[in-house]
This record gives sequence, C-alpha cells and structure tokens, in this order.
Amino acid sequence: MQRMQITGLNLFYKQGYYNTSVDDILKSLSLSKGAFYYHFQSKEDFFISIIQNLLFKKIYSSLIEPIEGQRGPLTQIENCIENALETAEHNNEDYGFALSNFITEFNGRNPEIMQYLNDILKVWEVNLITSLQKGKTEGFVNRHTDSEAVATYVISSFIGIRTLMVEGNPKLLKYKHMQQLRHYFKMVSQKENV
Amino acid sequence: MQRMQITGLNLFYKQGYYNTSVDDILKSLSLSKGAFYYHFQSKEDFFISIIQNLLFKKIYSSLIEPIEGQRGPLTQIENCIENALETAEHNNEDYGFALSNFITEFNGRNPEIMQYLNDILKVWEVNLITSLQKGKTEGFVNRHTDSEAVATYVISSFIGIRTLMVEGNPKLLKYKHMQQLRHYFKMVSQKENV
DNA sequence: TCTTTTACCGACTACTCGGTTTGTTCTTTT
DNA sequence: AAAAGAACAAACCGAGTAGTCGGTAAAAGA
Repeated sequence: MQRMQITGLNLFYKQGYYNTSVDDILKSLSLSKGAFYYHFQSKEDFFISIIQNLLFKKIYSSLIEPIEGQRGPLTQIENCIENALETAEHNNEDYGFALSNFITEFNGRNPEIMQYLNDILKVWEVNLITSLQKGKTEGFVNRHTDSEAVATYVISSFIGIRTLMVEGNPKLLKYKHMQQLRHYFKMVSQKENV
Repeated sequence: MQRMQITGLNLFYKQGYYNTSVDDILKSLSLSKGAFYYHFQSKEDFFISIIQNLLFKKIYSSLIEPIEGQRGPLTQIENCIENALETAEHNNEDYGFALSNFITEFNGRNPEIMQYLNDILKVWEVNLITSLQKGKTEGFVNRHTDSEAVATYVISSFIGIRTLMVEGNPKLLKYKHMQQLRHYFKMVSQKENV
C-alpha cells in the first residue's frame, strides 16, 4: 500500500493526476488492477489517501513544524523556504511543491480534492500568522505589520517560484528568490515607520 | 475560427487542457468534428494557435505594453498588477493567469507547448528588467538593486497570488498582495543602503 | 486439519477521446 | 447552368481508461 502511494505521488506529480492512469502506476509497480482496487475504492480515494498520508506530512515537517514555537520567525521562515528550495533544486522526487501543481490542476474541477489541498495551505498560513504575531511581542517583527498579508505574500511568492523552478534554472531562481525575500523581510522587521 | 479559439481558451482555462475534450468545445459551439479539423490540424495545433493569437496578445496588452517606455517603473508595475488582479477579481473570463495554470499543466509533459508559454514569460521578464534598469538612471530605483531578481520576484509572487485567487477570497487576496507589493517596492526604491 | 482472511491476478465491460472518412450544403467562379 | 471548392455534418475507428468480477495462493485462526 505504501509503495503504491509513493509511486502514485511521484507519477501524479510528474505527469499530473488526470494524465496518469491507474494502469501507469500499476505497470511501474508490476501489480495488477485487483491489487489496486483491493486497497482503494477509486482513483480519487487513492489520491486523497496520498494527500493525507504523504503530502501533508511532508509539507508539515518541512515548512510548518520547524517554525512552530521558535523565536525570530522571519529567520525561521527564511531557513524553511531556503531548505525547501534547496531540496527542490537537487531532488526531483522531493514532492516539492506538488501542492501548488495539484491546486491548479483541481481548481474548479474537483471541489472535494480542492478542499483537502486548501486545508494544507490553511494550516501553513495559520502557522505563519501565529509565528509572525508572536514575533511582534518579541520585537522581531514591526508592530504595524499585517501578519495575514505577510503570510499570504510569502506563500504566494513561494508557490510562484516553485512553478517557475520546474522549467527554469533552479539554482539561479532560488538565489534570486532568497535575496529578494530577505529584502522584503527587512521591511517587515524594520522598527521605524510602517 | 475566432469563436472556436475564444471558446477553447475559456474551457481550457477553466477545466485544463487534458481535461477538456475537443468534443466539449464543439458541443458548446454546436459544431462538429469536421468543422474543427477543417481549421486545425490537431488539438495541440489548436492550442498553440490560441496561445499566439489570444493569450500572448492579452498578456502583452495588459502587463507588458503599459510599462514600456513609461517613467517611474515601480508605479507602472504596481498599476499593471493591480489592474490585472482587478479584472481577475471581477471577470471570470479574464484569461487572467491562464498562463500560470498552463505552465504547471504542461510542465515536463509537453516541451513544445512549454516553449511557447515560457516565451511569453520571458518577454514579460525582459520588459520588467529593462524598465527597472531605466528606472535606475532616472532615480526611481536604487542603483544597487538586482533588477533581474526583482523581476523574478514580482513574476513569481504574481503567479502565486493568481493561483490562490481562483479558490480563495479574491478581493481580500488582492488587497493583501498589493499592500505587501508596495512595502516591497519601498525597499527597492529606497535611496539609502542596499 | 479445516476454514476463513488477506492480498493479489487478469480478463472483461462500458465508455471516452483524438482523429479519419465520407457525405452534404452552400457559395463562388466560369 | 455546371463545375469547383469552401465549410461544415455524421458516422465511425482504434487506442486508451476507470472500474468490475470470478478466481487463487498462501497465511492465520480454529
């Protein structure tokens, strides 16, 4: 079952959900239809199990957990994103931002799956906001900062850069992104004015 | 032919390329297969014609042309992005960032189409860089700014926010994005330090 | 030992999709 | 009026696709 899910995620990530047939997955596993439908009710059910068992945990452990409860949220966020982009650069099977790929693929097509995907994003967002707010009381973040807006901006720029990275020069893109993120964070942490 | 392309782009945008059949398009036009294959060699050929005839022109006129040759690039870019997000908010058929959807959909699956899509991004990027450089000599942009990195950051955050906007609250997301973009641009234009 | 459960096989069905072929209806040209 | 071609319609092809179903081998309980 785990093997199926891992292989499934890899193929869905590389080829897209609708563009990957159940047979494709089974072929690369040397398994049969029977094996698949013994464990999962449908292709959709299979995908949802992947989201919850693999995708969420991966994102949680790489982007959410490391920030939680730490001091100096901006530095923590910076590191997390740098690490995520680092693995994305070197490892094709990082499940990197499979999430953003899937979101665009299922947008307006499969509300149920979209719900699961959005939930993951929401957890990340809430975590970012909480950390930023905490950062204010600790003096790391400017008091006038709109934490929600910063969280959204961080997430959207990350999704965007990951989209660009698949086809462009990952190393260069990562460098540019981190450089500008730090510039931006300077503004967020600045003591004087808004 | 034009009707086919417009309808095609709308459906491809809403449902995705692989998830939209030629029959779907023809059904909503009350046309038959014969009509389609009289004008286009294949579904792929059809899509490429849409990219060049509709997508590129739309993006060029909304995001590229308004910046070209104007003074004060940061303000111009701000306005362009705000307008783009504005139409994205109110008009479902804005072709808004169809581009980023298509890029994620074709990534690693269809190199030829990816080429066409990347070309559009490249034109936008080059235009942004040129404007930023010009902005330096005119004193609108800090001399030490890495124009290429700023361009990448602007593009990636825009792609990301457009991805989020399809499912989230567009008005709120737009507001947050513009707010933070302005903060970021403050840093880019700042005279003192890097 | 006998029975049930677990995990799997692979042929089969109903259906979809891109693309082809052939036929029809106009309009234009000669 | 006749021929030619443009612009479509309709039926069809073959390669896939998700999902079903009867069967089976091996292990676990009883």
